Amino acid sequence: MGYWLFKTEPDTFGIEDLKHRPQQTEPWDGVRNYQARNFLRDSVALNDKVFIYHSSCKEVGIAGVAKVSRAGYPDETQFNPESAYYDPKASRDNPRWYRVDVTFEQQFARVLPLSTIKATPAIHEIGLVKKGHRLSVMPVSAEEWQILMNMAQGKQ
DNA sequence: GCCAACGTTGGC
DNA sequence: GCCAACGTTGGC
Repeated sequence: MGYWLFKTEPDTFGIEDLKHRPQQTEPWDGVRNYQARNFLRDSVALNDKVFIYHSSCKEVGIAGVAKVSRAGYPDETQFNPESAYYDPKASRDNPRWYRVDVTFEQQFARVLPLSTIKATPAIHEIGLVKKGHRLSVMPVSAEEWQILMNMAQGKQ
């Protein structure tokens, strides 16, 4: 099974919003970065686990967990001229952007802060802390996943 | 709001 | 293909 971290701005869409969606499920769309797109299209698989990370907000950090309920398929918003994510260079024959569906699994009692993650030596290799920290979709190793889950659930 | 660290664009 | 200019991200 694969592990991932997806970034989102909770003022727009956060773990609370996901929890209250019908079926607690939502397409993860609007990703417009090629490296992140490649992950969504090629690597993120059904039933993979996803950390939901809140950025650009009061409590920056990992807010909870979702799972992938549908693997990569074309992001509908690229075809919609009304959408903020519209891409005139994309076509249905040749889609440029992809999305997956995610389903809510759990919200942590407290957001696991970025500052705590940064202060954890075992986690120094994670993309959040290293180069590429601007990626909105990034892989997490099984070890990192376990460490972060334990920290988030207070089982240090 | 600042600004560093990227990513993208476009002229050549 | 280079690289300067520009745009975006995201922590603080």
